[in-house]
Amino acid sequence: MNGMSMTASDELLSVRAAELYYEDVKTQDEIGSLLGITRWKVGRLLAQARELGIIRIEIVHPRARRLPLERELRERFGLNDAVVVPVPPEISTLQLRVAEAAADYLQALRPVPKTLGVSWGRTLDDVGASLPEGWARGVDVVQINGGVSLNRRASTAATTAVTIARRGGGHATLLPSPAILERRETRLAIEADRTVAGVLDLAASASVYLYSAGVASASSVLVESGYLSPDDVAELVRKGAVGDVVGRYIDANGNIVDPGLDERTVGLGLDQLRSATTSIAVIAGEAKHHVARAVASSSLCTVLVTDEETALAVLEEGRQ
Amino acid sequence: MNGMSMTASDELLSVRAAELYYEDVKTQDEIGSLLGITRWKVGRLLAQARELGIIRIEIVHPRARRLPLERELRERFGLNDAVVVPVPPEISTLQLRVAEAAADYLQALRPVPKTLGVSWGRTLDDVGASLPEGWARGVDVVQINGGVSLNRRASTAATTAVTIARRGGGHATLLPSPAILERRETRLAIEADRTVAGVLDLAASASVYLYSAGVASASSVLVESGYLSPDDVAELVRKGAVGDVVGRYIDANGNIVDPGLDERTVGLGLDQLRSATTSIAVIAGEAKHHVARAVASSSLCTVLVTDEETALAVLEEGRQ
DNA sequence: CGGCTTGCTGCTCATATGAGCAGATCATCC
DNA sequence: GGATGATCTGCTCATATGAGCAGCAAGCCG
Repeated sequence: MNGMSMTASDELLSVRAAELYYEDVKTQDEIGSLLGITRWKVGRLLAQARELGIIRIEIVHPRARRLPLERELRERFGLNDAVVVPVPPEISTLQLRVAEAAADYLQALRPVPKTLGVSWGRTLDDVGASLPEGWARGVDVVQINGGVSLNRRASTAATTAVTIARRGGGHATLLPSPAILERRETRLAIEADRTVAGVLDLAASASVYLYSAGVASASSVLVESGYLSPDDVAELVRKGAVGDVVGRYIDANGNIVDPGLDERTVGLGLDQLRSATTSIAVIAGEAKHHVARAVASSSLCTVLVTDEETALAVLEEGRQ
Repeated sequence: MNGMSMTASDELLSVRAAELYYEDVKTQDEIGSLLGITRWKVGRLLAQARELGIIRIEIVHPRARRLPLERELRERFGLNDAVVVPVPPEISTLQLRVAEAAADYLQALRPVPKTLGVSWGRTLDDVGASLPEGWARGVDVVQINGGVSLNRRASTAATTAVTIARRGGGHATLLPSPAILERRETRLAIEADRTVAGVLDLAASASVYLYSAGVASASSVLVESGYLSPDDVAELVRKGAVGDVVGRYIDANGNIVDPGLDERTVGLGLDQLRSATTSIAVIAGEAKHHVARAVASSSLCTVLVTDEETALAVLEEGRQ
């Protein structure tokens, strides 16, 4: 008889034992007397009830994490760390919850980074907003992807880096360049310019990167910002894109899908993210399940901050 | 400082401690080392996390019960016993789950009844169907409310008592009478008849009764069976009826709402239910919250078998 | 500023539970 | 029917945790 199975009467006994133990708070000895079995058998029944999921223990709190999923992500993808938060009852607060978790992680990060490279986007905005004043003492922040927008998003891109730097008692260095240029030559020229070159050098020297990923759809901030049209993105999806990381579109294996577009994109390269000591990816929500997995499985990050359902989706794809 | 409150940092500490204890299965000593506090403080944080509901422990199984709600029902209403089952994910199986729980209770009942009085209706049908062959050895069953229907329901009414008796190794005694008669005189005459009088005497002598309650609406089996019209029931509701017990309509306080109708109703009286040694009411579902409370609070039963949400509703009304 | 009250902490000792083991039981195979 | 292997059980001893207490700390009031 397989140890994982139990007879129907044992199963009902384990339900009763679990009720008496957790709801009536009786000792295993007392339960044994009530049910007519030994306290050792009670212990075994409780252990099996936990294994079979008859006993469900959940940590219910806005700041709760899901440690078993974190461990599984670390082990499956070789991550240095993972932070997984439960999905809140109010789904609209999911991004904020994950941003808060990322902010918590950043504050606790040791050693404290001297220079922090950050991307821009809605998620990073939320992370910045979630960091308290004085979260660090003297952390400089540098932008790692082009952020001067063709419309109003520019002020937000700058705001993210500035907020994180100011609250961390450091300086912000912005990347004064569009995210994507129309011609490769223009990109080469602007990256050669002393002002931009200096920022890119600083970005490359950061020991910690903090970024999110974009969805491969018309709702991407790159479309909203005017760098790409919805048709552009549809073509990228056709080529296998699942999302973008610091403005660079990747497929499910973490590879660039359109080298020509990549050549016109300003900012830190994916190789540099991959070779970083610490790169923290903050990626949550159903729309980002595919790109989350691409990032985790292709060494684009050493730390993944996400929500429980995204974690399960990422791990599930691995099982198939 | 009130012992029930904790500082924000203590609250976060208790979340972390709970995660490490229940998810990573670390000892309180290990957790103390990890968090930089003593194992005694870890213990206090865990205790407070349980008290505040940060730690939620649930027994998830078709046969699970809710012991704290059972205790609260017993204490609030002076019941000898209460059985509360969780609401299943598939709400359509609620009645069946509650019926199974009632069947479990009946099988475990000690002393085993010599004669069991039963009502008829959909819920009692389910209880009968949930009892296994040989659930008892020699329990006679007697019908306690009129059951010969003016339409096809009659076969079902008889079936309930017959099934319970046969599976319990005993005899079924049916009440060969309509549930409600058109005239009081006719009711008196039929109850005086030797055949019916004998059954009513037997019903009165039963030591255990098992019954459900009907809703005060057009979906009542008494309407379906043709004894009452929807207008009749609407009038009863206007008079304060919240439901019926063995065909007798009661208000929120457990009192008969229409004495005239009651005089024409055949079967065990409410006074006899109240004076019974053991009367088991099986009442579940949102439509029956009000009549469940009326039954529990007016000594119409000594045992209530119900679902978690009905239990909460019954207890909630008491708090208002 | 001192005294008093309330609340928190770390500790000792008792209690509860788990790990590992030896023996019993059960099922399968020949 | 007997032998063998797998599984289960109750137990001993070690470990984990809780109850209650003494002392410390914090807050409040005169």
